[in-house]
Amino acid sequence: MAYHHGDLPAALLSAVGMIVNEEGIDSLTLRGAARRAGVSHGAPVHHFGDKRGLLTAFAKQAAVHLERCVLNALTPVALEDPAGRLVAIGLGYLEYSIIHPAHFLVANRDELLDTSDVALISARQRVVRLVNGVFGELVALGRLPASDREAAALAFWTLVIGLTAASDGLSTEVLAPGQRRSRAHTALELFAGRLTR
Amino acid sequence: MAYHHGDLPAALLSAVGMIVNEEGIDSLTLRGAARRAGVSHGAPVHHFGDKRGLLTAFAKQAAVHLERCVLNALTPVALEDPAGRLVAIGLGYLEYSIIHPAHFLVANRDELLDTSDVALISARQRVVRLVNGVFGELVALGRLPASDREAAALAFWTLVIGLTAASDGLSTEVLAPGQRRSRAHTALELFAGRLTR
DNA sequence: TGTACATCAGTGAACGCGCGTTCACTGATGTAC
DNA sequence: TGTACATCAGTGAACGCGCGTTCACTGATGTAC
Repeated sequence: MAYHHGDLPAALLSAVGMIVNEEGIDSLTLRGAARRAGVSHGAPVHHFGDKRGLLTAFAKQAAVHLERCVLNALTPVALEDPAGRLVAIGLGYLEYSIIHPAHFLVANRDELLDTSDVALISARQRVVRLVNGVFGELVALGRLPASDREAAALAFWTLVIGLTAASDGLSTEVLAPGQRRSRAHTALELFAGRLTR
Repeated sequence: MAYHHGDLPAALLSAVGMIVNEEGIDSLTLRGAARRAGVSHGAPVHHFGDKRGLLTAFAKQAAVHLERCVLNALTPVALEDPAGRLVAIGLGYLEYSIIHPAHFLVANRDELLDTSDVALISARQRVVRLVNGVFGELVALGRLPASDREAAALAFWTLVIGLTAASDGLSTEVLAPGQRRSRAHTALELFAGRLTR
């Protein structure tokens, strides 16, 4: 192998993902990630500073993935169908957790990240704005009283998180991704229907 | 302080709870628990063998707490009201997670426990049987087709886990316990009503 | 095109740290007689 | 009631371990002239 790696940052981030998936987030070490990327354990410091920096970069990827998943789900849904857009957001979030399980885990562990990192903050805000926007559409179209907006958003996230966490919770109820998607679809449509009645 | 502690096992288990609550489960160490209990770091081995043993004992407590919460919630509900009993189970589970957050966290981390411990297994089975029993009542009363039983149980746990995890998920939506209880009540009644129609 | 040199990227030895665990020990307690 | 002794519960020093981080270094690359 050449002395210079080629794209060590990408290799390290990919190593993080593999390790989290295979051994769990608690087994993730900076040395392990370097080992996996085929590089000495001192190398990561040149790109990420320290362990927190590496994980923060990983969480930035997570925010981008989440945004892409939500946008993908939202694309085919008409603006005039805000309930459908709500369902799409929920399914996009679920899809993100299914496709990028390691990113999902790391991004939800703020205590491991540098939450003051401006790039991370802005990456996350993009998603928040996207979701807030849809609730705004609901209100603007008169389908949701402005006073219910906050409560509705909370209820919405409870449902989405439940659908997402279902296979992480009690070890007895692991569902295949297909089952999770269809179940989530049903539940979200029910919710969105009631919410925007 | 006397040479003998008095009730070191209880003190250590209580120390585990405090540490998990205050510093998080990842900061929990055997040495830290011993320190907290005011005892040298070698002492725990006499009662729990090793770290896994201590956490397994803590998870046994968790199962007992969960069972008590579910039973408490179930007590005032008539046997002839299986939908109400379902709601009660969900609220009991939520109550357990609110009252015993550290136990809730530890008990859901099987990788830290000795899952082959027979006392732990049997403590957990009591709760499982309790819940299965209520779904059995629903079927027996003709309120739920036997063929839907498994799917209904899965849907039920998705909802309960969602309601429970809501404040652990995205850091932006922390709810007061009171809000969580009332929201869970509403959602569970909606669910139980639809399920047993 | 060649050369000098600054910069960048990775190496590998070394550091201190807190951890889980082991072990010989000792103080306290309980029990047999 | 005393005494001997086994057992139990806790001590504290020591162990090896992998970790994150630092540091002087060196090989590779790019750029100025």
